[in-house]
Amino acid sequence: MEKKEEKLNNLRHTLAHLLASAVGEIYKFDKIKLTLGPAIENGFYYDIDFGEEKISDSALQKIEDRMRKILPKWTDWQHKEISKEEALAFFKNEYKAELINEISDRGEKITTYTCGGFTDLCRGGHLEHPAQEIDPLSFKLDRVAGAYWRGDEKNKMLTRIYGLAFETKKELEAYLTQREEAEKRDHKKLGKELDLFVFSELVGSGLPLWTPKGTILRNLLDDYIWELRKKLDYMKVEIPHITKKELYEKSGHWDKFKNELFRITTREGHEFAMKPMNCPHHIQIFDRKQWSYKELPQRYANSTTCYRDEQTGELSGLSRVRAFTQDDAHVFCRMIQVKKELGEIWDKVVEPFYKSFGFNLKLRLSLHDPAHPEKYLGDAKSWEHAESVLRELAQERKTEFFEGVGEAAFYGPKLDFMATDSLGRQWQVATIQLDMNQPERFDLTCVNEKGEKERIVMIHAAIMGSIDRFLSILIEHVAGNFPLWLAPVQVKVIPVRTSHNEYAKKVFEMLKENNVRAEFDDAEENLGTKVRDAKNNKIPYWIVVGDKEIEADKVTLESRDKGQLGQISKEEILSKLLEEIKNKK
RNA sequence: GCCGUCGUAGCUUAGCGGUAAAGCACGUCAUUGGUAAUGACGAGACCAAGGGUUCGAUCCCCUUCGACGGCUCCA
Repeated sequence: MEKKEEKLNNLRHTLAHLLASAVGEIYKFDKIKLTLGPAIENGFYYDIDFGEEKISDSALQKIEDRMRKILPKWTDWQHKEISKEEALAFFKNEYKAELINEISDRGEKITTYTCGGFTDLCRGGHLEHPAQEIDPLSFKLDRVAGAYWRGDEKNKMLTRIYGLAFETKKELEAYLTQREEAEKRDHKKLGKELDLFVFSELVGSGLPLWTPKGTILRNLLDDYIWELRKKLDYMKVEIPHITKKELYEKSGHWDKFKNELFRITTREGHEFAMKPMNCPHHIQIFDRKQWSYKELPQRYANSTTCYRDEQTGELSGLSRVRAFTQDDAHVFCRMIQVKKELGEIWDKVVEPFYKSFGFNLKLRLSLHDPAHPEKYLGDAKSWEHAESVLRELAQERKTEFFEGVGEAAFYGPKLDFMATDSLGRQWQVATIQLDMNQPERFDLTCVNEKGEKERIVMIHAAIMGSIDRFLSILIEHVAGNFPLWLAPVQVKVIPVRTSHNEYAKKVFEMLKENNVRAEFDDAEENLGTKVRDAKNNKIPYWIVVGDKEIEADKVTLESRDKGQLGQISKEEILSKLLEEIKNKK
């Protein structure tokens, strides 16, 4: 297995060389500057400075053809170790020079590899005989993209050419098929087809508008979270969406995130901001009075919209927006209560919620990066303490977890839950954060057993994170086939002929009266059209009423997932549906 | 923000330097149909917006807005 992976990596790395060579031949080696090109997941890329030349997708076919043309000449490699001076003289390109100097500074050897007459700076890791070992149909150039030199936006933007590569043509095709499948269930596409949300150019980019059907989904999900939280004695609170600048100056957000704040200047010249998060507001609610330790924890829940001025190029469907609704909650408690609180949120809210959709959860312990203390509030000691509490909790569980250095929030470490969806993709979803810094800044206390003021801590806990983003993940996870309890339309009642309308209407009314979200399709269309329509809309169940049904005083029930379920009495259908809804199946 | 691709009816797309076409959806009429599409007729788009080149632009050029794929970012 490991060997196979190494071989695949070498294949992809070799193809990066071949790509660079082909590009050099077409665009002339002295007109362009090659930089670097590694193997990546599913393929490889090469970053190239094309100078004045503009490269677009249309050039890919030509380059790909050239790669295939020169591949037979790539029979074997010549490997050479050279001095720094030789290397600098040979490559004559500032990007390579930067790399050469770094290699030399690290005291490593500078090596070049040559194949088919093309020499590149490289530490090795290729297929030994490319011409024999590479199936010319197992790779494909994918797309052109911009990429900053060394990933730093202050640097020049290079042209990155991405390629896909596998050991066989069949594997490449399988990958492309899988990608097409993923595209079919893209939430942006399904959101339109299933009529869940829209964007308006007039409203602005990154600002989703939710349709009646989409709103049903949002509300049901939010209700579900509340149902779980209610058992843990949370209380709902409500806050305004704008606030004075001073609140964020005190919380520390103004300084760290002023570029991402939507700002408003009042007619009297005061500066306000749209809220980018809710903690400072909730802190003000907590801080309204003096608390006894007996009254803690105070647990405030609030699903509310936050606003962040993201760069336009980052926006994407519902995954990254400028206005998103957080299912937010803050727990104000004593340090000694933290572990129990965290454990309960984990066990009684996060786990059951994600499990019910069939997501597998992995935990990331998100820690601060000691190399960049300027990114965080508070001192090293309190960070270490907070992190040790979270680590302890994670270790006590059987859940698989890994540590993410530098992934912490600026005010504290986090437990970030990663969900794996039905296509095997990982998404960050729930986040539980321990915060010792904002209570410090706002001087939050309770009166303890000794009658002294004791500093408290706060826990931030968003389960879906953002309802919008969670829905984008859920839509793709279930491919638009929402479970019955969540489906905007749960049942469609279809009369075969208009003469069956009356009986069908009664069935529909019965469902409606029992709070089943039913739709009555009395359009003068044929049965096939109506069934097709139900399937296209991914409605979980539909009921067909015709002569046979009326005669038997039963109706035919069909399921999106299980097919024909035969003739059943109205009462049986109702109890079956209600049961399934109740169990969130 | 940066690099690349792109923006034609509600949706999916065709098209061309001489002011636009199709399918689905929609409306009217006929069809009373048992599981993926009955027929006829009709309405619907100043071709994202604003400039420019041209006798003339949806088509060529520029700017802006918006979408997508990357890069950077993601409290």
